[in-house]
Amino acid sequence: MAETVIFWFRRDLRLEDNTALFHALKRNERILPLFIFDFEILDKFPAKNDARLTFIHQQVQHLKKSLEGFGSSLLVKHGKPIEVFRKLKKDYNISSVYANHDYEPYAVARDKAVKELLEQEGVKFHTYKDQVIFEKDEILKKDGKPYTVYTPYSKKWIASLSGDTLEMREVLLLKTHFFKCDPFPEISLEDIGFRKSSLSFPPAEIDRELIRNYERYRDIPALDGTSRLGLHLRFGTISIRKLVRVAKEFSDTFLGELIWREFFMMILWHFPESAEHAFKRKYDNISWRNKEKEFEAWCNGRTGYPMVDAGMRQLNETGFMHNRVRMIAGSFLVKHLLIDWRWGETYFAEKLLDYEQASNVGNWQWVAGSGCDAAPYFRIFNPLTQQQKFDRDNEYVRRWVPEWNTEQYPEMLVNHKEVRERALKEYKQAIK
DNA sequence: TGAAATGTTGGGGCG
DNA sequence: ACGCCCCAACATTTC
Repeated sequence: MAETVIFWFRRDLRLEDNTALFHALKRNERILPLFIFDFEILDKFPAKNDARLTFIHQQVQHLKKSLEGFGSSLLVKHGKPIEVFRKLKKDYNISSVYANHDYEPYAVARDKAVKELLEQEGVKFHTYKDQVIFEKDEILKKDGKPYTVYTPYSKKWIASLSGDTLEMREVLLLKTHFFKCDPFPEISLEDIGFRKSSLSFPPAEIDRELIRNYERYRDIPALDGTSRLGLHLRFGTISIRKLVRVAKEFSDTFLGELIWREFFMMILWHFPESAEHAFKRKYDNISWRNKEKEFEAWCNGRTGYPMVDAGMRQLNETGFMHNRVRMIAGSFLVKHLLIDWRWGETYFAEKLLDYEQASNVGNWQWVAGSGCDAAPYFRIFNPLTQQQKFDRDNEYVRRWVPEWNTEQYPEMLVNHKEVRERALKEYKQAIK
């Protein structure tokens, strides 16, 4: 049986500028492309019509079609990765497996187990950096420790850029690169226990004009001046190198957002416990009120604060919330309602198409004041002032809360002045 | 990638 | 002309 090189797609659902694929192709052996719908990952999606599964499934189908254009196919499996590989070992004479690095705690454990299994059998598991420009241990302080403050991290990050860090990993794809086979059977969404979502997905296009105007328009939620590329960065349907090249040319502010992404990934790697606990531990002393009814009002966009409600309804209806509004809604949950940031983090994880654990945890801890380099706890957004500043004509609010200013619209759930003081008191008490 | 409280200044009304 | 008060506008400090 001829030797087979497997390329395992995970969060890199594209053929272009894909580092591990590039290295696999350079071997000049026929590659068998593989994708696994991982039981354990699927279990993290309780909603059976979760839009992210629809998206992944769509992209996998798309990759399969593209590969079939090369006289090959994409082997799509449903199972536990370790079991899938165990079985594949029997069906094919696998010489090596190629994949890109994946950094979340679950993925790290999964890859460790797969690597052990493969190497027991003499199969080499080659992995590469692909989804970031600099990974966890590439940007460190002089003493070799990780940064916990954003600004010096970002300076070092920018200073470390050189031509080849942003270079495309590009080769001309040929039929001879891929394992020749008839199309493999398709796995439908239903086969893996899901239904198609009706949500629509932003295009995987880098809009240079938008990035050029990013700083000017990003804070106006009615304008949609943000890129909406988070989903594509999450699943690798665009290349981070390509995006950083554009950001570098057109907008330092936008580039800064991409650096925050890597900053939080680096933080989650070095401090995985920060997904569960306050990064600054004394903030775990806060006595959260955690009132179920209030949480429900927040989730459903019925707090009586238009900016908060508009954001939550946008999230519920589209799987997206404008960045400025994420801060306002997040601050409201944590400070006004004194509800544990982890509740908010969990809700966003369920709803956001662009959900990324590192960014979600990092930004929730930022808004709660408990993170590394977080907003100081006494910085409490006034949702009405924020509305005046960033939605002066109430265009965004009216779009998502059409009954605003009518009798149907709920009364304000809490009194701003009162609960602001309550939050200050509780925080001060907790961290003293 | 705030907001509120407090302090300061200066103009205008008025006795 | 002067002191006094009010208050808006801006600056600083506090949370």
